Amino acid sequence: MLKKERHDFVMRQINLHNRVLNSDLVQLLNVSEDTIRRDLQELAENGQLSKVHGGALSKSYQSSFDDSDVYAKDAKVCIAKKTTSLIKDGMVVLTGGGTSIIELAKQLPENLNATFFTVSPFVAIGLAKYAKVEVILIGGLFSKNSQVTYGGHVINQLSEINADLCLLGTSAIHPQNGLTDTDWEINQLKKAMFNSSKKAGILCISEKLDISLRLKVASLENIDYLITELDPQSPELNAYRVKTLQIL
Amino acid sequence: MLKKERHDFVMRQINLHNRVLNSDLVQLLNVSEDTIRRDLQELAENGQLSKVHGGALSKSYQSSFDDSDVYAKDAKVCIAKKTTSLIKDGMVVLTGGGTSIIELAKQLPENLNATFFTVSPFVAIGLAKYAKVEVILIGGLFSKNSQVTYGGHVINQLSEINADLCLLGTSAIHPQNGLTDTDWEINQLKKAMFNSSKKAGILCISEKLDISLRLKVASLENIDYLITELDPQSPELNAYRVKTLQIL
DNA sequence: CGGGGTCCTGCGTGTTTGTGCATCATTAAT
DNA sequence: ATTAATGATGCACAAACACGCAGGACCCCG
Repeated sequence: MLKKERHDFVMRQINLHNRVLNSDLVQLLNVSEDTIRRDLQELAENGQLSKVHGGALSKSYQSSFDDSDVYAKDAKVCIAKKTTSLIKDGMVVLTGGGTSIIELAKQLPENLNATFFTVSPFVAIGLAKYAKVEVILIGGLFSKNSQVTYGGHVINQLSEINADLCLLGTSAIHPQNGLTDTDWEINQLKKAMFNSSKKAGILCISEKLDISLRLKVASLENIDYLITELDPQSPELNAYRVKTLQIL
Repeated sequence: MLKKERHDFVMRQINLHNRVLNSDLVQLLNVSEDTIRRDLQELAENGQLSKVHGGALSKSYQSSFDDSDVYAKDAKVCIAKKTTSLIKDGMVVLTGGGTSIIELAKQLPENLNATFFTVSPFVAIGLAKYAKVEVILIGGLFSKNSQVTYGGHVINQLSEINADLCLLGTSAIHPQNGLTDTDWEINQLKKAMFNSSKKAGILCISEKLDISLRLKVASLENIDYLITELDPQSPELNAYRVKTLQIL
């Protein structure tokens, strides 16, 4: 194996997954850690990646942290991190789209071993970096607004799935009216996702609490977990304390 | 053994395997290391390969994952623009993934009215901006390497599709060996895509011409359009002038 | 025929580069 | 604070390299 080939291999991994662990590279390339470290060092000097303890990261990925929208972003990261505690090894998880879920896809533990079904291309792309996660993208018509697949074909496929946990972002949630939405197709889609899972969790930034829209997706009783960026004890959430609903 | 013969031999090896070790060449050609070194040096100066410590690598192989390659980017835009001329209103188009196709998705005419089936989430996302284009993302297992959906489920769905035009990027194309690839699953996928379309077009940056890989996808006869960034009349393309193949 | 030129090749020398190992320092995780 | 993982440094050895030189093949031309 030529040095240049190793370098190319590393860059391919970086472009694909935004990161490499140097322990992985040792195995994959069959060379000593020293060699890997020197390779990464050299690539870092050429500005092709940025080296960190234990591996290296893509430069672009690094800079993607300086989002101007730090505020909402923080909340979503917080929500995503809380949500990871619901996902255990071996689970089959079904997810929708939306920024909260996409953030979740970035925050999962490194060697999670699970199966994800998703209707969101963005989520699929995000999940691709986990070596032990099997990703199935559910195909169908692609919605220009919601950026997820939807329609009869998707619903058919969902009927064949039996997931352990369904995770959805939400447009609106309300103590009485439950989960609501404005788009009929997306509404149908979310209902089908509920039906295909044993349990359901809603990722919900606090702005969307106490809002009610035209179309009902599910009532609070059908939801098992509500994950917000707020403290689970906070008064804003009092109205949601239902027997079956766990708040975190 | 004449110098020219050695050079040809080396280039054949490079095209076949994307790499040569100079220790191998010493054995195979029965000459001294110095001679090999001088040969490789000469070929490198002619731009036919790129020499590295211990051997040499194919130029195209190099740049295939080097996204700092500005030329390649330009070329892909050029290819994408040429390709748009093949897509007419009302058509049903089936596309693969890869940077060329993703670029194509950005370059379509604004109010194109067509239906696109694709296995690439990136392409679906790119196509979402065209109001009159219906986008269907074909679902299935998501490949971490190729970033497209693949596998039996995808192939089943492809069998139900009858598209007017199939557009694929390519890993390698060769006058005799046709379209080839290295990954078996992707190979199967591409074959299925050919079978689901009346016509097929290959988007191919010139670096990937005259290269042959392990697995055959299709021969030139099965391809209807070859789109490169080169002038259709350029001598590099002479070998591809087959009755059924339109070059643009 | 034979000298002088060029080109190609292989060998010997010394130099540079790449790699792995041992040791010790540093960092992250609990 | 303790422990395990990771990193840095220096060293040794082998592989790859550059360079100069010499012998051989070939050609041109007198």
